[in-house]
Amino acid sequence: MTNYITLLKENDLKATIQRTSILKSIDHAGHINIDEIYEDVKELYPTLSLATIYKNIILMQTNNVIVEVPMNGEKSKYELKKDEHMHLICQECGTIQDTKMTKRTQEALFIENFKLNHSQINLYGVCNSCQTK
Amino acid sequence: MTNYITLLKENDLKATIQRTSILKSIDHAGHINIDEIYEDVKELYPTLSLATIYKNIILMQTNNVIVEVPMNGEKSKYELKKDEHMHLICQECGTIQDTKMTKRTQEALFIENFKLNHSQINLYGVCNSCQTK
DNA sequence: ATAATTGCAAATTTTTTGCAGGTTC
DNA sequence: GAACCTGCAAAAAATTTGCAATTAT
Repeated sequence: MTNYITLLKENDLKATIQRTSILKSIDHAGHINIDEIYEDVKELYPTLSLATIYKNIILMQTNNVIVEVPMNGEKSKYELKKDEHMHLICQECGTIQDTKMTKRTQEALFIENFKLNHSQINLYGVCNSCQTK
Repeated sequence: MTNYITLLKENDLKATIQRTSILKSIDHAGHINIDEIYEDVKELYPTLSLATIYKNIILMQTNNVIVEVPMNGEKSKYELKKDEHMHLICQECGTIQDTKMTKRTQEALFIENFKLNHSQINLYGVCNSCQTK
């Protein structure tokens, strides 16, 4: 809990119970959409409103605490901001697994005449445990 | 025009004027969202409704004619289905440029224990012409 | 004490649906 | 001519807004 408070303050946001709850929900899930956050957070704070979640998701994005992960055919998910990584999205079970980008991958993304700032890589396929089923 | 008709029929869809218009709009723009398609298409067919666009975007996706390109912080865009490629998204001027994936890139995306079907790569940065401004 | 944040209800925007009339093959 | 598609209007879903009361620093 205290780490979410620090995370918020480091990024110029007041540490409200609503915000730490939202962060906790995102952190635990890894990748989660707004409705799921709402369901999650209502357990502990039944009065926490959807409007508050919307407002804070926007705010935390602009303050670099969380990152949007736009998804094909469904609502965007959100994750805590971390080092660049790729998403392995299992088309069978739906889980999203983070994978570090290797130096090799980074190099492979070099494009002439394009000043790369940030890359977003989603790989769709079948995860290990679904393969062995 | 005739090529859009063929494209539709090849994918088990009737060739209506609404569908060919939508395809033409997507094709010309390269990457375009629903509202922009609507604006576009209304020029020639003022009665073409937004509902029809929504219905057909879904249908054409399921029939593999077009592909959704989910975007960070804005509505999804759509493009004609083509070979796997990466998107170079310019953060200054907003243009989206397609880039072929090199063999090297493909190889770099190999991940152990994950059966890759399809990859989605968006690179955010500054395009050539914005750099030289 | 001050400025920012919350929750509610209402407004707005986006997307989906049902169906009568029209079109494609 | 059968099955499918369209456009409209209405419904449903998603997101944003305004504001009085509350909370963080």
